[in-house]
Amino acid sequence: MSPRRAKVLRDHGETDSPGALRRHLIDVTQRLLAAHGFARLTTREIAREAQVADGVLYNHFAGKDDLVVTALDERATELVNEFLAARPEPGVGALEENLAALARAVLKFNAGIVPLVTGLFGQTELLDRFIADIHAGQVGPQTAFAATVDYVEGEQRFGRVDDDADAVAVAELLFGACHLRGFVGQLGPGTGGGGEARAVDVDLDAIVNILLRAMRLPGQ
Amino acid sequence: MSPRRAKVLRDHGETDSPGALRRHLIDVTQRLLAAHGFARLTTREIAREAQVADGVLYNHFAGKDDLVVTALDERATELVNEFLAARPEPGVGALEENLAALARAVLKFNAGIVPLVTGLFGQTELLDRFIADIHAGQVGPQTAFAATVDYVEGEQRFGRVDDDADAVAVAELLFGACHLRGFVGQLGPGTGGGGEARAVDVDLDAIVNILLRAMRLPGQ
Amino acid sequence: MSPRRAKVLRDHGETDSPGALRRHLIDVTQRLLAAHGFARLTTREIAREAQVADGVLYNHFAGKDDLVVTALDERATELVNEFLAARPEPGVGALEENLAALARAVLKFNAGIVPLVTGLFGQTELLDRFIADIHAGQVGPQTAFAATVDYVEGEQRFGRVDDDADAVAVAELLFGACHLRGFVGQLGPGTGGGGEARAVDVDLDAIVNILLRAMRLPGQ
Amino acid sequence: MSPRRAKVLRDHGETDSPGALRRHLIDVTQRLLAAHGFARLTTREIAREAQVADGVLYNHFAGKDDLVVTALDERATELVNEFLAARPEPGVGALEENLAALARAVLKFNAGIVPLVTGLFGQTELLDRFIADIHAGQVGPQTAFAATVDYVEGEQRFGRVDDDADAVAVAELLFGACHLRGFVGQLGPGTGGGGEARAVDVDLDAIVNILLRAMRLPGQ
DNA sequence: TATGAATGAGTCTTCATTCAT
DNA sequence: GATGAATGAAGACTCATTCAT
Repeated sequence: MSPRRAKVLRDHGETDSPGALRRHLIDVTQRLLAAHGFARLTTREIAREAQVADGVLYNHFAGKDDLVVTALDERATELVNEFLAARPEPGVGALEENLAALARAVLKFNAGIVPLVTGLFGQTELLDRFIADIHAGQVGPQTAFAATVDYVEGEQRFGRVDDDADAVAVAELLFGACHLRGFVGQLGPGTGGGGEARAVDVDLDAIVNILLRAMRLPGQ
Repeated sequence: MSPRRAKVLRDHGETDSPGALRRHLIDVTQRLLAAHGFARLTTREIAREAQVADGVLYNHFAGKDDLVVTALDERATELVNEFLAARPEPGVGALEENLAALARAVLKFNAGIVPLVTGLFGQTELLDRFIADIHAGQVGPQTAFAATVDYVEGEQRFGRVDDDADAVAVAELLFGACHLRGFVGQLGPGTGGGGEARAVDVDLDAIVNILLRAMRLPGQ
Repeated sequence: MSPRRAKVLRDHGETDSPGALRRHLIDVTQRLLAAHGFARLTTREIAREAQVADGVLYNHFAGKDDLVVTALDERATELVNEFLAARPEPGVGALEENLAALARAVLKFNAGIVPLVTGLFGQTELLDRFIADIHAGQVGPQTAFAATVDYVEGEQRFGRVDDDADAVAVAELLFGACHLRGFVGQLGPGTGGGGEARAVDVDLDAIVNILLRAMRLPGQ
Repeated sequence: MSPRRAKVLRDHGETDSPGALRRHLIDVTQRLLAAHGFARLTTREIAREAQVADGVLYNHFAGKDDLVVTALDERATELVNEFLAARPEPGVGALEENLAALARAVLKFNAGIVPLVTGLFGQTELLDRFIADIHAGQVGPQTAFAATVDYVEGEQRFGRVDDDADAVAVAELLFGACHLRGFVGQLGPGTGGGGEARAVDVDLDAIVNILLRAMRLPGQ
C-alpha cells in the first residue's frame, strides 16, 4: 500500500515517517559539508555516503543545489537559534561572566557557520540563493549579530557599560575575532573536520578582557 | 637557435629573458583570482586571458595547482610587504593616528588576502600546499599579525598603552574585524570582484575608538 | 475482497469493470501523444496526467512500449474507421462532390495519423511493433489507402472515371499531398498540438480539380 | 608547432587541412542520422563511430545540437542543390521526359530529406533551430518546391501545359507522393538504412502519367 | 619551447522499471 | 491490485592534462 522504504532506512530501523529519506539526505549533506566543504560534495558522494542510489536525490529535491541550500539554510537556522538561546540577558548576572558567555556563544556560532559558508564562494548561483533565503527568513547571521548589538545596548541601558562605547563596533570586533578563529580553524591538516570542537575550546579570556576594558564606565 | 617565444610576448615586445612567459602566466592568474575567485579559474580561461596556448602552462609549471599556488604565494608576500611598509612606528606620532593607520593597513591586507584564500577551502590539496609554502617562507599572514602585536607591544614599552591590555588580543580583534569585513565584502552582487576597493574605504573610526578605550592607561 | 481500485477511478465514479484503469491509461496516453508527440512522453508524465501512481502502468501493460503501441494501434484503428465511414460510395452523387469528400476524409485521416507515427521514427523497436501490429490486424493505413483505390476503381466501373487513369496512382497522389500537409502542419510554433485542426480546414479544391482533370473521360 | 591530429585522421591519412576533424564529425553525424535517425544519436555513439574521444565534439561545436543542426543544414543544402541541378528546363525536350525527370529529382530529394527531418519532431528546440536556419539561408525544402512550381508555370508559358491546371496543386501532388514514399521507405525492417536507394528506384511512371493527364491541353 | 586539438575521467541529471508496503 | 519511493544505467557536458607537430 505504501511504497517501499530505502534499504538504508530499513536496515537501520529508522522511523517510518514520510520524508525520512529526505531528512537522511539533508543530514548526510550537512555532515559532508562540515567535513570537506562544498568542493568535494558530488551527488555521487552524497549518494554513496547515504547508502542510496544515485537518483534518489531527485525524488526529494529539485537538484543538487536545492539539497545543498536546504541543508545550509537549516543548519544556519539551528546555529542561530542555539546562539540566541545561549545569549546572556542584559542586567542579569555579572557583566564579566555575561560577556564571557556571549563570547563563547559567538565563537561557537562562527565555528559552525564559517566552514559552511566558506565553500560557497565562487558558486555564485548557490551563494545568491543562500543569501536570498537567509534574508527572506527571519534568522541568519545578521540575526546573531543584531542580537549581540542588542545585548551591549541593553547593558548600556542598565548603566553597566559606558554609553560612549559604540555597541556595533564592540559586536563587530567580537564577531570578527571569532570569525577569524573559525576561518583559521579550517586550515589545519586535512582541511576541516572537527574544526568546530577545536576552535570552541580555545581561550577567549584575553579577548573578553580587552572588550571589558573598552566598555568600562568612566572612573573605574 | 633558441626556442620559440610565445606570440603574446613577441607582439608586446616584452623582455626575452627566460621566465618571461612564466611571469606573464602568474600575473594573469593573480588578476583572474582577484576578479572571480578560484571557482571560475580554468586552465583554458587562464590561457585565453594570457593569449597563449592551452599547453604552455605545463612548460613552466607542474600543473594548474602549481601555478595557482605560486600566484597565491607571491601575492600574499606582496600584501604582507605592503602591510609592513604601511605599519606605523611605535612611539612616533600620535597614538590615535597610528592606530587608525594600522587599522587601515590591516583592513587593506585582509581585503586583499581573504578573497584569495577563501576560494581555496575544499581544495584540500591546494590549500595544504599554500599553507606549507607560507609557513616555509618568512612572510605570510602570520607575519602581518605578528607585526601588529609588535606595534602594540612597542607602544606599551613607550608607556603609551597600558601593559595590562593583552597585545595579542588587541591584534586578534583588529584582524578579526577586518577579516570579517573582507569576507562579507565578497557576498555582494556578483560574488567577488571589486570587493577590495569597496571594503577598504569603509569607516574604521568606531573600531579604532573601541581599541583605544581598551588600551588607555589607568587614570585617563 | 477484490483488489483496490485506483483513486482516480473511485473519485470519478467510473465503472468498476476490470480494465477500467487500463482504458484510462490508454486514453491519457493518446491525449498526450496527440498533444506533445512521443518525445516528451515519460511514464511519470502519463502517471501524473492520469492521476495515478507511477507503478500502475506495469500492472496493466508489459511496459511503456506496450502501452504506447496499444494506444497507437487503437487510435489508428479509430482513424481508419472514421475514414471508411466518411468515404463516398462510387456511382452515387456527383463525382466532383464525391472526390471533394474523399479528399477531406483523406486529409483528416492523415492529419490524425501523421503526428502519431512521426514521433516513432528512430524508436526502432517501437516502430517495428507498431508496424507488425498494423499488418497483423485488419485495419491500418494501408486499409484506408486500399479503400481509396477501391473508390476510384468503383467510379471506373460506373464509367465516370477514365479506365486509363491508374487508380493506385491517383490514390497515391491524393494520400501524398494530404500526408505532406499533415507533416508540414507539425512544423508550426510549438511543434505539434493542434496540427490536426489547422490542417483539416485547408483548402483542397485545387488538388481535387487537378485529380478530376486527370480522371476525366476522353472527349470531355 | 601545430597541435597533434586525431589518431583516426592520422591512421587514415586524411588531409591535414584545418577543420578536418570537424568535417569528419559532420560526416559521421550525417551518416548516423541517415542510418538510425535522431533517437539513437548519442554523443558517445558519434564519438565511437568517429573513433575519437567523447570530448572532441566540444572542441569543434558548441554542443550536440550545434553539430546536429550543422549536419542537417549542410545535407539539406546539398539535397536542394542536387535537386536544382537535376530539374529540367521548361520548353526544352519532350514534356513527358521532362516531367519524368522532375519526378525522379523530387523523389530523390524527398528520399533524402524526409529521414533527416522526421526524427527531429518532438525535439522542439532542435527543430526550431533547423527551421530558422533553413529560412535564414536561401535554400531549403521550400526552394525545391518553388522550383517545381516554376517549372510547371514555365511550361504553361510555352503553351505545353494547360493554363487551367493549377501549378501549385500539381507541385503539391508530386511532392506529396514523393514525400509519402520517402516516409514509408523508412518503415521497412530495421527502420531506415538504405531507405534512399530503395525508394529512388521505385517506379514513378504511373504518377507521372496521371499528372500529364491533368496538365494536358484542351482537345488532346 | 609553443601550439591547440585530443583525451577521457568525472559531473549533474533523467527516466524506465522494480518492489516493499 | 495500487502506491510512489528506490534503483541504476545512460545521457550531455566540463576540464585538467597530454602530445604530435
